[in-house]
Amino acid sequence: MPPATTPSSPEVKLSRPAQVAEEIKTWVVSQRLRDGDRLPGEAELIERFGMAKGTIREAMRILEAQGLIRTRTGPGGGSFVHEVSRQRAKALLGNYFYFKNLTIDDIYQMRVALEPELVASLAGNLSETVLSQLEANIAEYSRPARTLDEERQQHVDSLRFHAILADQSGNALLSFVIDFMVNLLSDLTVYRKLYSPPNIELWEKGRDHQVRLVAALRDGDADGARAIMRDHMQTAWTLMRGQEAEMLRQFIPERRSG
Amino acid sequence: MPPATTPSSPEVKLSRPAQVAEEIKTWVVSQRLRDGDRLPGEAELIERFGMAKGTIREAMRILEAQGLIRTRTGPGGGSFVHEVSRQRAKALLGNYFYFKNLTIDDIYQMRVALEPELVASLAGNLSETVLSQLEANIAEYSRPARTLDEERQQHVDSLRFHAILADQSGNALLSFVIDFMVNLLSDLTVYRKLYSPPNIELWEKGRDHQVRLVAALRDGDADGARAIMRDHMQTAWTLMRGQEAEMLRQFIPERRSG
DNA sequence: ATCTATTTGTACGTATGTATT
DNA sequence: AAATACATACGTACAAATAGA
Repeated sequence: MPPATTPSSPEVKLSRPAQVAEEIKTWVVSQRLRDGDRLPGEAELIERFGMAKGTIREAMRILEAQGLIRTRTGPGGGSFVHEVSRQRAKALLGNYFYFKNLTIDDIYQMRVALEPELVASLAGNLSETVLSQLEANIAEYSRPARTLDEERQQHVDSLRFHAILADQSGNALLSFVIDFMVNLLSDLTVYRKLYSPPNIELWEKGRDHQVRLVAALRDGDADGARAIMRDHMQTAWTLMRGQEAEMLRQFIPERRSG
Repeated sequence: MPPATTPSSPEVKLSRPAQVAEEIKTWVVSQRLRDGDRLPGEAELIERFGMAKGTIREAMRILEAQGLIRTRTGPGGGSFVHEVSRQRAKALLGNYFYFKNLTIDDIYQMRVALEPELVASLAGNLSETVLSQLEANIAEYSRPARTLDEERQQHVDSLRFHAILADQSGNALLSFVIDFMVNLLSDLTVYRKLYSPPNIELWEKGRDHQVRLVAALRDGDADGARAIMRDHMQTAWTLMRGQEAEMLRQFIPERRSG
């Protein structure tokens, strides 16, 4: 399950359970084990590695934390190889960026480069099911919000539009990165309260983009879709940047007290 | 340390140590603990959570596996908050894509969209140190390789050129994604033996691109740098695609036996 | 529905390693 | 060099969960 991720050597010194976890990983790969396959039970691992129960268990927890195995109790239970879920992968990567203080600009520099390409490659390849799903999604935020909570929800929904598109790409890498960015923005939106459009005009323009985008996708107009998305990203960027500035005017940024 | 990564609710049911790990995470965040800060010792955690040593230890291993803490023995030892390293993040994300069977096309669709933007934003902002580092890197593969092993090394080195560039971006997201793709390609190169250029002409053209790119970066010519990188990516794409086809002609793909 | 076998999960007590003072 | 403070490892006993008879 681990692709022998390049040089895992410079990683200083691993704890014993971590070593065991690595050994199990390579063993699993060497055995060509696949998604649902069962690993040896605790007892057998204890014997095979000549180590104590606790140590083995800690090793299994490491693999579990990485999303590589699932464990069940009972007869026929044990640990099973598990394909790392997208959800898990996003969470793990999120931990990395938690320390990085990403800005709106960072995220949008990426989005403006990627999303237009995404929709260009999608044009004409979407099922009617998905297309109407997109339209249904747009409908969610077509009426003005009544409450602040509804407003927040609408903002998150309008981001979901992009997650739906990302999900349709046959390119797992592109798909993941876009989906991840949508998550980042959702978190930012909720956490930093970046909703309540300061510029209604831009917000409505963004919605219009989405409507026109779906039309272009349905028509198989790749260049049109790309152009619309490019515009859309620019609009959203401006909108969010306005938000960020607005925030700074309202609150003194809460830095660490000590 | 965890940004309360959106809804972690749909994740079915967590094992007890995983629950504890989550609780500790949120506690750490609520306490505003930073990079080197010390967590409570084993004994104290055992008391605070009213759980056995093993359970606590497994929880710590989970956090360690995610790269969020480091543990040291000895007096003054214990567990400490640790900023997730880029290396670790790449490895964890690599596990996700291990199951996904990425193609050369998938990766290059991304690279062609991102790397030109990267160099455009870098033009004129690189120190002379970095610029000569880039030139030194190019020198590594400017002489024809003598052995097959040298050839492989040159291929990996030529990828490192991009990692150096990625490292210079102030955009942590862009930087990470490009670096990650470089890793993917390095792994692919080594694992699938995608070196030994089938097309010397293209290989040399790629090297020429890099030389001209450094010049443009030094001159602060953003548009020029972008254009060169775009060309470069197209060239590399073609080169690698040729490689992939060559591979398939030589080996029957080894699928799982049964 | 109950029992039984299987397999992981929890609990503790003890001993060993390791780094700081 | 010795004492100290901490994590690490081991082994056993028992508890909980689940599948199947």
